Amino acid sequence: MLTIGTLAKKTGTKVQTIRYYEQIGLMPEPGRTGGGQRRYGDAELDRLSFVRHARQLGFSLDAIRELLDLSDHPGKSCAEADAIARRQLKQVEQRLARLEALRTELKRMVHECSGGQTSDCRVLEVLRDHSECLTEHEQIGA
Amino acid sequence: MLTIGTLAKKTGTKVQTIRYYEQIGLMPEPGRTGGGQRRYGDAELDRLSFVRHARQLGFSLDAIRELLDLSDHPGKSCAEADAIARRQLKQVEQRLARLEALRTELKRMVHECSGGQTSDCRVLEVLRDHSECLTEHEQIGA
DNA sequence: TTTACATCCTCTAGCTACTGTAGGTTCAAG
DNA sequence: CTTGAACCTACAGTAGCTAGAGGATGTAAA
Repeated sequence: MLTIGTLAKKTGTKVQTIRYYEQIGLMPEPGRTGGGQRRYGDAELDRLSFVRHARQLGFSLDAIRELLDLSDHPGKSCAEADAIARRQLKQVEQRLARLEALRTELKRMVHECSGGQTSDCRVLEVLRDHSECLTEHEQIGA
Repeated sequence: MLTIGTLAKKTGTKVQTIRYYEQIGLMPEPGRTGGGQRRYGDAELDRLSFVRHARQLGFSLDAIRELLDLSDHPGKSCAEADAIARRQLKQVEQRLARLEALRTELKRMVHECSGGQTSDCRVLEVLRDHSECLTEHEQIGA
């Protein structure tokens, strides 16, 4: 039986985050000691590991909820899980494209800074000037 | 003189976002009509364009605040603006590296899915198995 | 057994950067 | 003068946590 702190360490999660996952129903309510402290078993460790791994891969908590649901029902079609992963891949690729464009522009800004006064600073100038923008009025995808 | 709606359109910003920027002190309080509606001039248009452009480049509002401050004081050294841009570039490059690793793993997941039942779904399996993880317990950088 | 102290508990608020809604007012065109 | 789009304030909500207050519990050493 693991305390919440041990579970946190084993999965690289903060204690508060585990309680938060419980609160939003992503983790089940665990058993408690007489004094009311949470105690976890291997099933919870596995589930939390799954969640954290998926988070590292950029899946949203909603997507993870779907994936956990699929994984809880082994008879269901694999196609759904595949679709979720594909959606995720697509998003990742879109972000990559954006970030690459940003890198190019930032590099240009940095390399053209000559180190004088801000009045002739290229960094500020570039930000003031929209004409070389990637795409006008595009949303930032963080 | 521009209404807030016109300013919004010209800069690709939502009206509420402009009011929000005013609230947090990123945009100045503009003049008002007798009836209390905001009216903007070219200075505000420039400032908001600057802010939006910087946001598109991934600068945080705090970083933008610093940049605006530098740009308001043309005597200051350009080095600070350059440092902010360099910090930003570094972050972008870190995110790129992470996302590329994610793309690799997601591609592997997706391509190995054979379309059977979830019980032998590679997507779920990969998420269950941490052994091939990029780096253990790494934070996700959104 | 007592005491120390790390860890646990709940609850609430805060973070970033917005976005949306409700309920009401103002402005410009026809 | 009327219509209706656009404006106003104020507040709540989003994701995904994170931090803090103030107090209870668990464990190990003295």
